[in-house]
Amino acid sequence: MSATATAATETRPVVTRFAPSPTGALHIGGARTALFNWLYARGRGGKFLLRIEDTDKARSSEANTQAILDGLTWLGLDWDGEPISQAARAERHKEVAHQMLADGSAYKCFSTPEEIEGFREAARANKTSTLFRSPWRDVAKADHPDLPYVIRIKAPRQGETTLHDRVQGDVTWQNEQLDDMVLLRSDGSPVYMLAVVVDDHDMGVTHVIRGDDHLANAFRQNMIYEAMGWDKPVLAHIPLIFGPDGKKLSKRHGATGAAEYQAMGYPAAGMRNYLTRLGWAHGDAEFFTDEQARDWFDLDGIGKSPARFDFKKLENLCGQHMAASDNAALLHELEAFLEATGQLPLTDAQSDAMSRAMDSLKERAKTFPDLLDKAHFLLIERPVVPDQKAAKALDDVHKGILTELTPQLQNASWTRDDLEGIVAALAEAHETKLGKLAGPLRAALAGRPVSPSVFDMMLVLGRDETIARIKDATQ
RNA sequence: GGUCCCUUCGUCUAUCGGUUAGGACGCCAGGUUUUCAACCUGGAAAGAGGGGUUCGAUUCCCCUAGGGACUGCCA
Repeated sequence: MSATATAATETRPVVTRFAPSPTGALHIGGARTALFNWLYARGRGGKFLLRIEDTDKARSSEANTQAILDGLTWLGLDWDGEPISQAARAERHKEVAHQMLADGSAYKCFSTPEEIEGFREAARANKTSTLFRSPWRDVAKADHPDLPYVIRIKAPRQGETTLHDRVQGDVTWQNEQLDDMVLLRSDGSPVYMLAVVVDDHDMGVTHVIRGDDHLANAFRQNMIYEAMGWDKPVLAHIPLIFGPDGKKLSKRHGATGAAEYQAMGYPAAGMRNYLTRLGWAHGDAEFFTDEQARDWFDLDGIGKSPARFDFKKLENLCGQHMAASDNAALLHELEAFLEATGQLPLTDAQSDAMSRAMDSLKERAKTFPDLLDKAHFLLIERPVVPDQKAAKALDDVHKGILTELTPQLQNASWTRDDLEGIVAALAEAHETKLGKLAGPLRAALAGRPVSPSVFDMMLVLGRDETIARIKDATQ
């Protein structure tokens, strides 16, 4: 049996999907899978669909579903149409199972869970295959007992199956390794393996891009496509993301959820760039826009080995994206960050000062908390209370010098050149350097030893506020 | 245990038989500088090991080692 994507699925308009199960938050690995699907569809004028795999009622929750949707929204990944609930489609899944039963590609199995578990235990003890071979596979209907049963697929037992995967290449399985997996449980409910195939088919999915933990499942799902005679989607199993230590990304690495990255204040554009680049490459391209990503993204560029998450590179890319962002857009994103993390919103005055300062602020920040920290000088109000190090810079000698500055500032034209000239001249008059004066001035204006350029601050603060802060500090 | 997948600088990766094995992050050194950051210049840094195939292998094949996934009436 050879199973390559059917020609029809190769030429139809692209339809991809992201199918998370709402048993937890949006994992960063899931976010990247969603991103790849989104990029692939959006770059080709196709559709990107969402399907919530909520058939495990005990572990699924509405809150998790919402959290996943929120995470995708934050990342800027928009989907087409309404998210589809897999649980709501149970009747359709059953219908397919019964059709397979009717045409002989599936059968009723009356073995009890206890019997099966007993078999598996024995198999493990004997180190033989744990693949369960149901004794009911070829029993005639007339000999069926009146007992609960599951519906199992009749897997081929000879030959081999080769699947062509756009990332993994050709992968071949011996059919004897395939098990007669359950399609419908004894309570009549459909199993995930069936639901996925039926839904993907009904939704018209042309490309299945998912984690490579599903690679083995692809062979099992392939049996259903074969039995139903359906067109097969193009397959692309992408490697998982590891933590910095090369182990599967887990809680002990810190942040695993997309929401945690949002809370840490990474800009979504930087996040998208980093995640896209993690496990995918387009020549030497490192920093790119969404538009470029959509143009360039292709399945061929995806690597086969798992990639480790590197916070340093994430930060670097985020810094570049912040610097490249439109000022107004960045301010909006900052306000959204404040709201999402439950912080006080900016006042009108702060927001106004922020937008005037944005050019210099955004060159220096990697995250939103970073941006806020650089903007500290304009978010505070008089009187500015200098911290310990700033206070040290404001000794009596320098206070005296700064006192001479205020009358000159009164008449300054308040351009950067003019201000720089005035301070430089003052320094010269006292036989010192600009650098020696910048410290105390910085302390007076920002109350900290670290801040943006003193001239940038003066420009943003304006004449009155600047002079007032210097007077406050020199009294 | 069985089946399948993976393996280039510390990290992300380029290379699609012939390169001084390239780029980026990080790191180190120097420069610029009003602090921090940014920026500029330079540097160290890689084909897991072993066999083949070939005139020639990082590239193709096999073995070993190491990592990972799957192996449910979970998804």
